[in-house]
Formats: sequence, C-alpha cells, structure tokens
Amino acid sequence: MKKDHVSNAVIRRLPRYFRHLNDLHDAGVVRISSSALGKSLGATASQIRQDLSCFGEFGQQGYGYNVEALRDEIADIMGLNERHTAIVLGAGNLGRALIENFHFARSGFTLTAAFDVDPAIVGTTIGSVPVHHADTLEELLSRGPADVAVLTVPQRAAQVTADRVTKAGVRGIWNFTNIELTITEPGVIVEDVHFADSLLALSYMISDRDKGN
Amino acid sequence: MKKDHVSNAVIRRLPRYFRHLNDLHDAGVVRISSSALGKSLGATASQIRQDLSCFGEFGQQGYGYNVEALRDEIADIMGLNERHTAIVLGAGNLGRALIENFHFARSGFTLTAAFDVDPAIVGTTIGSVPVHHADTLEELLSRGPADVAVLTVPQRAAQVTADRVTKAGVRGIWNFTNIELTITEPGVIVEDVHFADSLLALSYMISDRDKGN
DNA sequence: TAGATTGTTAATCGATTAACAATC
DNA sequence: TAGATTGTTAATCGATTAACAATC
Repeated sequence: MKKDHVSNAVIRRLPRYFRHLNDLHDAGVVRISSSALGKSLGATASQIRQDLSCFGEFGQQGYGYNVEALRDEIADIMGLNERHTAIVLGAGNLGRALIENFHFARSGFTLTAAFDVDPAIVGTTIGSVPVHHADTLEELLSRGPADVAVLTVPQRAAQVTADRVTKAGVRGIWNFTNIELTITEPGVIVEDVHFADSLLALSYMISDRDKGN
Repeated sequence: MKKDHVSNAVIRRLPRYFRHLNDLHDAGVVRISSSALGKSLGATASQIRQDLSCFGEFGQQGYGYNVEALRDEIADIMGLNERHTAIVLGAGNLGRALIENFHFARSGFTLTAAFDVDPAIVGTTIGSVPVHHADTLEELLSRGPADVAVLTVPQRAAQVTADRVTKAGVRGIWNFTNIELTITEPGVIVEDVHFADSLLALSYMISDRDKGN
C-alpha cells in the first residue's frame, strides 16, 4: 500500500538497494527473494519488504522480485528518469573533480554549466561543461533553469551563493561546503555532504575510549 | 552517567554540536543552555542533554554549559586530540582535491603520505604531501603506520587496495569509492562517503511524486 | 533566597522485526 | 497440488521527548 509520507531512513536505503540490484543484474541474476536480498545487503527480509511497500507492490508470492524490474522501479521512484539538470557553483579543485569524475548521468542528472569568478578558468570548458562567470548566473538560469546547484564554492561565499541560486529558482542544493545553510525560499531542499562530519565520526570510532577506565 | 555503548545517531550529531559550539565561541558566546543550543540547532533541549549524558556531565544547574569547555570536551570525545594520521590512496582528481583543500588538521588528522601508480605524479609532492608509488605501500606503512586510509582510487582498484591497507594495519577507511567494501580484518571501520547515494536522495526529494495521483 | 537549568527517569513516538494469511 | 514468498498486521525494540527532583 503506497504511503504518502516516506521516512528519511527508507529514502536513504533506496540508493543502496538500487546499487545492489544493479550489481545483481550485471551478474546475470534474474530473480531474488527479499530474504536473499536481505542476506546479501545485511538487512532483514522484513525491512526490505516494508521499505518497498511504501511505494507499491513489486513482488510476486512464491517467486520474489524480478531483479531488473525492481531496479527500474526504484530508479523511477528516485527520479532517475526525470531528466534533472545541475550546475556547478565553484570550479575549484573539488568542483573540477566532481565535473571530471562524478558520473552525474548515472544519477539521472545532466550537468549543463559551471560558474566561477576566476578569470583564468571563466570561458574555458571542463570536460564538456562550459565555465561561466558567476555574475551571469541569474541571466543564464532565467534562460535555462537548473534543478540542482552543486555548491563547491569557498566557505565565505557559501551562504550568498545559496541565496542567489535559490532566488533564481533552483530546487535543490548539493552542499559540499561545511556551512550550515539557511534557506528562505520555500520548498528548496539542501543535501549536505559534510566531509568533516564524516571524518570526525570515523575518528570517534577508531579512538581508544577505554584509556582511563 | 557515562554509557558504554553510544548509538550511531548520537555519534553523528557530535560533529554538528562541535561545529556549532565553535561558531558560538568565535562569536564570543561564553555560556549557553541546552534549550538555547537546541533552538539554534533545530533540536530539542532534551535531546542535547540526553546526547551529552552518554559521555559525562558537562553542565551546571542554573547556569548551562560553558561553550569553550563543552566544545573541548566534544573534541576530546571525538578523538581530535589523539594525533591520528592518514594516508591518501589514489592521488587523482578527488584525492588531490582533498589533499589540497580539506583541512585534515581541523579534524585532528595529519596527512603523512599519498600513493598512486601514475609515473607522472609518483615522486612529486602535493601541498606538502609526498606521493609514493603504490608498490611501496606495505613497506612504508611497516615503517610508519597510519590510522586511516583515504580511499580515492578508481572503482576497480577499491577492494584490492582496501585489502592491502587493512592487512598493513590501518584501522579505518574513509571510502570515497562507490564500492561496498568487504573487510576481513577484524575491528577495521569503514566510513562511506557515497556521493551517488547522496545525490540520489536529493533527486528523490526534488522529484514530483504526485504526477499520477 | 529565588530562578534557572541540569541529569535522569518515565512516557511517547517511530522504526524495525516477527508472524501469518493470502496466493503465485 | 505443495512449497515458497509476498504484503501487511501485530509485537518489539530503540530513540526522542517530556517531566521533574536535585541543585547551582
């Protein structure tokens, strides 16, 4: 039974299901049961069935799930077929690395442009993505809007840039700065990729906490 | 009352507390109550007090918390003062971007070396970090071990490299590849930074799910 | 002292797991 | 048909929130 609200925990598991089903498909697996899928993912069969039931009924009693069909369903649920577009704000090291190496298309995104202020790179092309001057952001977005802005600007420019780009109609910000963004525009989603938080969590987990006791 | 097991949810919130307390400290704030802290973080006072109580008693009735002292306590809890070391495996675009831009020291880490197979960069230095040939990984780690390996190699090299480096005594892997690593060495922690998962979650959240209904 | 705020215990809420009738 | 496995309802578990006595 389709749910109208899906919890964040479920949403975060979808990409993993997708990735795993892709691997299974590539390996030639045609069908899989929730318990087999659960075993290979380190989850319970119950959880997988519950998760999927948020979106519809994709299995068949006595058979399980068709790997390819389920993968395609999950892709569709995640919006992979909606031809989302993205722009990169800040074509420094990280921005450049993402443009050159991250496969946006595999997540259903088309990278249409990058923006920077450095005269040395404005006007150039990274991969096949043109780098425009940040001053032209609003103008270019008014002509061709983008769904998501990849925020890879320096910390100090993060909030201002986020303000500009949300005002210009972007619906999501993929935030690689370590800044906690404040969004005034309603309905805009911020997805944080806080490297430092991640490394600190790892630091905690490898630390010797029992020194004293 | 100190807990011996701390839930993952709590651990993931610590870096955010730390960051926020740092900002407050920089802004000259000396003391703060759990309710004020909660308000500015978008959390309940209860949650903050519960979270902190996992590690000890850092507040004072009628007063609240000393911002600097609490920040330092949290830093210590996360292992920021343990002088952890890290190496980077794979000095391509992403590895290079991390070396040049990510402030490892702010998370308590010292970057001691990078490794790659590309003869064009082996022997060079990125920032102040020397790039060694991957063949010398075991030898160099046996002389000077590292706590964490930053895994920024190509997908196909991910599992083999993880195997090598865990065998060589690394205790944590900061995994930037999109591979689900299998770790045989006991006690090794993998912290995944799955860009694609993050972007897909964002894709889901900005998608029009009500098209049909 | 009076007011404020802690740490902790109890209550609630939500997410995960188990159980099972339905059915391929 | 018999066995397998689903989708869903119920039970359990864990995490968040509320309440409050202790006390600075």
